[in-house]
Amino acid sequence: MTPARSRRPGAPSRTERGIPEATVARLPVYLRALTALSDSGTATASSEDLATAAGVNSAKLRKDLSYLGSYGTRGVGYDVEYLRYQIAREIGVTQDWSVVIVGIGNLGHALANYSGFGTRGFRIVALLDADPALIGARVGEMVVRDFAELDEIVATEDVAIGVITTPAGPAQEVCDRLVAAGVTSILNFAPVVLSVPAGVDIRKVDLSIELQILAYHEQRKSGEAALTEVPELPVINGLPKVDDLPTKRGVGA
Amino acid sequence: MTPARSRRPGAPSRTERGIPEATVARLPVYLRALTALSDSGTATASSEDLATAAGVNSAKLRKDLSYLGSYGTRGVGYDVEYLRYQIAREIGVTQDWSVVIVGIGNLGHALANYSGFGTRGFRIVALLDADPALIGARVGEMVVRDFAELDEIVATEDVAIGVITTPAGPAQEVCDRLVAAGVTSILNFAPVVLSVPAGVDIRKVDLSIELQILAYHEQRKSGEAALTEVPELPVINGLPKVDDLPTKRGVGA
DNA sequence: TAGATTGTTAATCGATTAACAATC
DNA sequence: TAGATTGTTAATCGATTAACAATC
Repeated sequence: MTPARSRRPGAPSRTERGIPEATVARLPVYLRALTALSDSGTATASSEDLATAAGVNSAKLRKDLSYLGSYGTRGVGYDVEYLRYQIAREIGVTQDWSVVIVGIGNLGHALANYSGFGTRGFRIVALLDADPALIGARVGEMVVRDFAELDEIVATEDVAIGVITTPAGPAQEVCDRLVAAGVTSILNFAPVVLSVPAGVDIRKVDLSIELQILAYHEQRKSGEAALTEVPELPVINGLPKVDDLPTKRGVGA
Repeated sequence: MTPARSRRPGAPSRTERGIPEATVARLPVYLRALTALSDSGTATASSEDLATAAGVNSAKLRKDLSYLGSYGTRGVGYDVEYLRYQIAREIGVTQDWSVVIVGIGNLGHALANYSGFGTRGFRIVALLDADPALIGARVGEMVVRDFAELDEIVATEDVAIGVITTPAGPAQEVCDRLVAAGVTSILNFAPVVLSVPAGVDIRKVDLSIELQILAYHEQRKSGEAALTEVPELPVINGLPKVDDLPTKRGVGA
């Protein structure tokens, strides 16, 4: 049980085979780049080629790949098919994961029809909703089922991943039911912070937050000159009513 | 032009009023938490209250807020309405931003109907597609318009933000056209790395990447015992054909 | 004043990057 | 061998966190 590769005594305290989070988040990007290279008939690629395809710099890519092992050949580069397989195995998408989608509104509908899942290691096994008007409706090749069937579906289909596409209101309740049914990874599209017990992973995709981050930078581009003219933020310690405050910044010249 | 707040000589080299990226990404989360508190009639909140609502720890929240200014009162907390306004102003969502969505498939359709945008500082001014079969179709209150009208719409509506919901294929071309029309912030849902010139901000939302990150961690949960039994990665330097490799890991006991 | 809570400091941790020895 | 490129080191940078002085 000694590690195959030597490690300094004071090396990063990652658990055996553990990989830094930032690296984990990039592995799927590398996987996609490798698939594209493979599709275009490229057999071998250097870290520079790969990095360009993935939109990162080559030092970062090599460092990331070094956590997986030594899959390249010095002086040559990486065998595209071989590296692709190794990354897919590391991520865990050489097997298929069963996924349920809960909340079949516009977004749930869109995800159900998204063809990208099937080809990338995921299989949507059920579309669930609690609305009787939706249950039984067809979406692509699937039929919307009653959320009440959750426990049974999770058990029989061995579902590990749940996707929440409900409105904010019922999201925590849905989340709790998913966890109770045995789901241990959740992708949340509802605009709310969900709490889950330890051992359950949750990731959040939030459209309006992404737009707000863009808006922050946009504001600093278009209004740069005007902004420096705006007086420093007033330090008002008497906590004024917000009604007294302007509702729009005066950015005009 | 001297800063109103003193700063150590060797302080972080952020530009005037610049805020760390990690903090910028959390401001919208705080804004939403404040809105929720406001809606529930809370007038004042401590950093602890706010941190709980936002799902972060209170030290991080206070540090984040300190980049904006001193908007709290020691011994008391933060005035919810006042802080909400200050954060909204900092992000830039006290004004409305015009947005175009390009690619009105399932996802574009879902985003067009997403009510969260209008209430959060964004106004969808056009749904665009190049498919003649879609042009003129109604989506909610809007009508899909020809992508060829992009330049005119961007100019007349002062569009700064574009959302790409096309398939991967046309995404770079759409991106280039958006940039050429004057759009300087792009939210990309297409599963492809886009290149943009300096000065254009791009953010990416990728559903299958999010699922793959979950899968990575999931694999390490369910297969933990089994995984330690799997032999160390073989270090094969002869770059074998992937056909020779197993297509599924044997994780079974 | 006593109690509460902010805003800031400083230590720690994790991520990025350039450089280069190892080696194909 | 000479040229190319990996894998790793070490420096730097940025983010997180606990602790606490400042102060309401």
